[in-house]
Amino acid sequence: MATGASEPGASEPKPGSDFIREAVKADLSSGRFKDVRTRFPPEPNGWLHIGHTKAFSIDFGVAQDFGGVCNLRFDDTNPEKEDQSYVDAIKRDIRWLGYEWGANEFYASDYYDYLYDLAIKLIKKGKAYVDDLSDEEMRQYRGTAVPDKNNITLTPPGKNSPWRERPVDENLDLFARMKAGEFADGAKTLRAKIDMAHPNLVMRDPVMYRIRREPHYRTGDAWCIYPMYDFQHPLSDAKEGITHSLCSLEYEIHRPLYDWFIQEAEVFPSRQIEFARLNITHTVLSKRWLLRLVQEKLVSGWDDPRMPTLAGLRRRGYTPESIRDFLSRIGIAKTDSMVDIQLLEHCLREDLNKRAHRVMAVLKPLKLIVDNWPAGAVEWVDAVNNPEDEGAGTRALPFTGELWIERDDFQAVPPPKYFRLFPGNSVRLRYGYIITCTGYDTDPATGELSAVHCSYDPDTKGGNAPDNRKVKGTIHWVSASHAVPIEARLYERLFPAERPMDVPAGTDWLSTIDPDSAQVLQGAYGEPSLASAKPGDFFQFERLGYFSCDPDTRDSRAVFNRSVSLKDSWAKIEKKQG
RNA sequence: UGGGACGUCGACAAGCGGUAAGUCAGCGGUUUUUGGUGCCGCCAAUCGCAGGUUCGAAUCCUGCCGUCCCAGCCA
Repeated sequence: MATGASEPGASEPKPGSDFIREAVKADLSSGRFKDVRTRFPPEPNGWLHIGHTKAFSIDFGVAQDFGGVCNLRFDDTNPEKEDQSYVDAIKRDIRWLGYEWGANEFYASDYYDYLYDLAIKLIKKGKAYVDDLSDEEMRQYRGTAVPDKNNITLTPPGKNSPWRERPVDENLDLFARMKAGEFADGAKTLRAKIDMAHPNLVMRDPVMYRIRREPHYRTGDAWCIYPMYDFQHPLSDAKEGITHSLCSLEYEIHRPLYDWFIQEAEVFPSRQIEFARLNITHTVLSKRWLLRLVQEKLVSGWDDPRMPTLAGLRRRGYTPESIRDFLSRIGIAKTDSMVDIQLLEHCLREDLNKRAHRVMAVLKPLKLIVDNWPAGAVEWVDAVNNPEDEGAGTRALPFTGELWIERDDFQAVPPPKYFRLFPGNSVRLRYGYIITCTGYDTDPATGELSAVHCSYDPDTKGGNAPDNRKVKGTIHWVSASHAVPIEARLYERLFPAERPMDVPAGTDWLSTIDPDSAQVLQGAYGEPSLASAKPGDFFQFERLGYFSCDPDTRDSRAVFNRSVSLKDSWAKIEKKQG
């Protein structure tokens, strides 16, 4: 397994650095296992999100740390929801993050014959039976009360199905006929014979097979019975010789069942270990919820830049490196946790600060007229491409007498501590000249600001004052006659609430979405070099943030997504001032 | 009130009987031609609570409290 383009940093996990690696290490030294083989088992029913990223970086990472192998196995045993397009998307996204599985690509649906044979083995051992109970009856027999979130639940022992003691031969016959399609969907199930009085509900004779006449995206209509997760997963792990089956906490109560199937089927004894799944503030990490956002068109698709999917993050401008760094920082534990999204944003800023070339772009343009500039003159000034990376070199920028500056960088009446442009004040135009604001124009009709006037100091080319005088503010600009029109898309959090799922009873969490979370700025301008930006290119727009070139880019106009803003201490001051 | 798990700074998270790492956030300062970056400093007399064991407890024991998960013929 490769870890991607960049070499692993010093913060990469090491054997024994978390409780899972400790357990694996112990299993190796105790001789329980001779080597390490893990698996990442996504169901192809949706696109991968950053939560999955934690899971598969553990799966691949643990294998890698111990010189083992990690299989990619599609857990595709539910024909109703699965599709090849999801398989393709999942593979693409895992690779993007930097993991490779080579030939170790498997499908649970390839194990249908193997699983069927094992089911027969269990029937013959008297450990499984065909049941005629309906789903509703089965629920009642399981002996549980009506679901009610906040009520204490009574869980009397379950009741045995009247079909529980069917003779082995009859079970064998019926199961074969289930497979042959003699019974209607839902008419019969194959159940494990465990204990209907077991305190753990999942042990009360769980269903192993259900009848479902639904074409499967890989097996077509070859089967009309499909294995359930609890039966299929441990045995699929066994078939692949998985030593450590790593999964999230919700499967903890399934572990006894996992072990039961392994023991009764007499197969390779994989060990299941559970860890806490990833939660992040201001977003939802659940394929089911994300699917709703897509289906109800509240976002533009699985790859909407506001989505926490890998495709969304990629389009937004997140780098694989930044995500891997994030994962290395959040740790692995069993405590339910909610990670602050600001940590993710920090990781992106840190990565891009080192690597992104700086360019100047004006998002909300305001005309600046340099009144004492020689008419028609164009001067070229040098600009540093990346102050964090000397090797990135410099570029030349055209400076003229008519410039675009950021609307926010001028105030007719400046608030306290404002040190950008206002009448009488001087600022530096980055890499250009020091200017002094001499006035401004307003539209006679609307009274709105239309242009700002200034004079420049010819002795300050490049921004340095020969007399070393202090100029507190430096603002960005682009030459109006050289600027290229660009489109900038600014994103806010899709959910203003820290925990979107925690809505009052009766409220649909979808209604808490920020309808203005995507803002499109059509009238932005960029420095000339931006005309040749290609999708995926990333930049720092000086003083504004990191931007990534979107696939919607056309020759006529480049489109940029704001990946993350720069930290803005002025915004904090403003906020304090009210 | 059946079963399974978890409770260390606002958020993550080390710690594994010898006297509370680190990161993000926050706050203050400094450097700066990005109000960015960098740098410096502050931010847990205390580990959910109460007892107990011990020379010594976040770490061991007991009890309590709180939170999460489970009643799909989904995974």
